[in-house]
Amino acid sequence: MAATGKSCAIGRFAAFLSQRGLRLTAQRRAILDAVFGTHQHFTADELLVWARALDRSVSRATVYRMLPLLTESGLVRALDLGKNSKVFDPNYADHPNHNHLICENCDRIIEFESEEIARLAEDIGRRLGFEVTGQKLHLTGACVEFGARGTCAHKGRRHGRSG
Amino acid sequence: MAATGKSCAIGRFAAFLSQRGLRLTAQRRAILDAVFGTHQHFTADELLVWARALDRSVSRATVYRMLPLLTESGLVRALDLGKNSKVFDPNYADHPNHNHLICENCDRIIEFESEEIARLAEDIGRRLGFEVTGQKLHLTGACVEFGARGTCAHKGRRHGRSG
DNA sequence: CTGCATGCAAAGACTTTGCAAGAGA
DNA sequence: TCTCTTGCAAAGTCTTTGCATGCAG
Repeated sequence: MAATGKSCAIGRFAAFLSQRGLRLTAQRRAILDAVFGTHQHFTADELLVWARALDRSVSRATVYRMLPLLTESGLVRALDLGKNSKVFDPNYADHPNHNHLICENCDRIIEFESEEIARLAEDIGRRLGFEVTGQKLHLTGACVEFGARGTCAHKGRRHGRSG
Repeated sequence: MAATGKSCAIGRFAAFLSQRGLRLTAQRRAILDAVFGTHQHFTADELLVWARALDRSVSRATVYRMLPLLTESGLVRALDLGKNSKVFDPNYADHPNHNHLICENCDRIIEFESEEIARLAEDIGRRLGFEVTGQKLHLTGACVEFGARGTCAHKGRRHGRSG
């Protein structure tokens, strides 16, 4: 499931590059494979580790130079989920309109889609005299499992790189 | 209009402090006066300047030590509005449920309230098995004035400290 | 009095940038 | 070939922290 839209996303990013007169280098390819080879959120540092595993020549500078390109392409978005670290989300390539819910207890991040949000956002924009072009909804909550038992299956679990 | 709930907010923060066994010092008072003496968003650096104008003895370290307390009290919230700088919003003291719309063209930040968001959030939470405890909606848009004229009255304006 | 709070300056974490060498198209 | 790219290391920016002194309660 992880790589559902991987090659597609990479292709779209390649198009984005050439449209700007930029080049698809070996290092950029490794970074793209790392980014779109997972659905997991990542920090700049994690991305460096992942990309280096694919191509030892990838440097930290190149990763930092790629991040703005990735976000400008619209395929990745920077998120501030409160936990003092800025993370990047590669899932906008496949799901351009998803949003996030973070569990206060187990720190799980749930992604969800809702058409109503877009509708509501448009509504609010109209009332204020704006055309809404983007929207981010960030919910925090407590899972019912935790509410009932005072803990939950995810509590304390580390979210290693999966797929 | 700026200081509508100022003394109230300061009182609530004082209560928050004593509840934690912490003290209300002269420096903290200056910082609180600066924070709740405006409805404007601010950066750590701006807060230092404002607080120092009220009490020269306020140091940068104390400002940084206050910021987590302010956010933990719930009276101030940290926002990541995209523009590479973390800003703090003191308006949660008076309006605990407001959200933000940022104009792509003139960088104006509009605050708004909508009951429907809370309702929608609760709905989404229920579907996912969560009790929603907090919500942040961040809209970006283009004001109709800009859409029609290619510019708007706010374009390029600096938002100095008002009230 | 006791223990939290402060300023200062040093340290830390994270990101950006100048430069000479390298490599896509 | 002509630029765009790269790695490296230095420099920047923002934030945190250790320590001796100060002060609220």
